[in-house]
Amino acid sequence: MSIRVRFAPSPTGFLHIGGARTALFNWLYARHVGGHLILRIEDTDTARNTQAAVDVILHGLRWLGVNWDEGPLTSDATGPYKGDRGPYYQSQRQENYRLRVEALLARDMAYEHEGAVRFRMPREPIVVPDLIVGEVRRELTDREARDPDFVIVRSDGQPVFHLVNVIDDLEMGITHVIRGEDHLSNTPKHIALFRAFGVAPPVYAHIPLILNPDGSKMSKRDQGASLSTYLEEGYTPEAVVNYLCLLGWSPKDNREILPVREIIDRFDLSQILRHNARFDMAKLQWMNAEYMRAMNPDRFYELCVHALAKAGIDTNRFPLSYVKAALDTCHGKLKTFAELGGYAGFYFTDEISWDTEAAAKGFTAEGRDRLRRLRNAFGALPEFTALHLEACLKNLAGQLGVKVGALVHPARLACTGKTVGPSLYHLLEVLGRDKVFERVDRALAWNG
RNA sequence: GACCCUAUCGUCUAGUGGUUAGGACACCACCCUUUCACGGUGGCGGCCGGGGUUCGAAUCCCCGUAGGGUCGCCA
Repeated sequence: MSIRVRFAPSPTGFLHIGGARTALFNWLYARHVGGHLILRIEDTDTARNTQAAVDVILHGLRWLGVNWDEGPLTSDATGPYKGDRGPYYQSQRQENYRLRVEALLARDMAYEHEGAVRFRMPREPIVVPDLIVGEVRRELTDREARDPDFVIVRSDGQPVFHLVNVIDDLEMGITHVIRGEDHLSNTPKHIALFRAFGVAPPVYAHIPLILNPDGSKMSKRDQGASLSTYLEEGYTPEAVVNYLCLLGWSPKDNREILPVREIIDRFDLSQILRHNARFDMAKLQWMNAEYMRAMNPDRFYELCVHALAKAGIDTNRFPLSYVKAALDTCHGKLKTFAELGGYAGFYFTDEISWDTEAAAKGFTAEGRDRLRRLRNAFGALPEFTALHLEACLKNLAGQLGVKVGALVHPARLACTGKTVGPSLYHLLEVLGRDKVFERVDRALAWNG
């Protein structure tokens, strides 16, 4: 029988990074075993469900490359879907739930109480066999010992999570439930429900959670908790996927950068660690830089243009060859695309401005004297190319008996307004003689 | 409060009775270098505590402690 796993998010308006990893692990497992990934939207809480909230999920998963074999194609609950076990929105499956509850009621496995329907929970402890955690025997808590039964249909007629989750898993033929460990304590309820419906429960695999850097629970408002953060701040999906995979799973061969194809080959549920992991933004950034560096120039260029547009810089105002040459000097220098605007913005502006403090430091009388000499030397150059510019600058430094840095720093500041940036010689060549001289002249005329 | 899970450098991890406890990120120093990065070399830094079992425990058991989760007419 084919393995069927599912990701069943509730549309809350954002996709938690932990949820993204759960989706990813489900996907990895499905692809590893050649099974199916089902996407099901748990939109039973009608109050906070909107199409926009579903779009956040669909968009996030697609960005990561987590594709599903069955599930909705759009954020419209009544819209098209693929798969023969639909609909895949719980709001469209109410009749199934009603029928199932009636069956439980008829067999006295559930009963009405104050308008709600309660399930008769077995009084004996239930053992949860878990692929990751092992066998978990859960005793009743003191509160449950007083009243083990639980509500499966609210008095307003709405079925609750435990019920619909189980019914859908059952009817969709889910064989493996891979979900966050926060569900582990609730699993006995689900197992009892499966048994009440006369079927064997699926195989469970509860994956550990992602915590904040300080070890506290990562909730909505915490820094980096939302997948959209990475999407918006210029991370590449490959890096995010790679990083997420290394939280709770390891290739065990000391490698960090692994193409997803290889992760699929080597991934298995039984090797997932049992303890929670803390989110380390610094490592993600490092990994993202690795992916950016290794990226082919065309894709780098494309993502750069997108990032610049988001930063309010319209590259269409400039010749294509100029934009490409400019961005080429940035390749391999950035950790995220979000840094690009600040790093390369000087290429795409007519008027650069200097920070007063930086200018006061760089454009001293001595600095300006050197800049003037550099301008003259550059002016005599037959070709305004990186090669010539470098030779020229170094030659002048030799004549003046100063370190090359003494010329490089004021020149960089004059032409870019920054103290850090791409290779000076290359950026000068890209900027071109006219712009360089114009900016140097303005710098020479600078007075606090 | 009860129940469940977990515990190796600051962080992510390798390790399944005998290792100088390995790697990566971060951090520090030096080298390279036009800045910043990259790269290179080196360094700092860990088995939560206490009892067992064993010739021998990071590894197995128990007890603490700490962190996380759950106990809803939320999902």
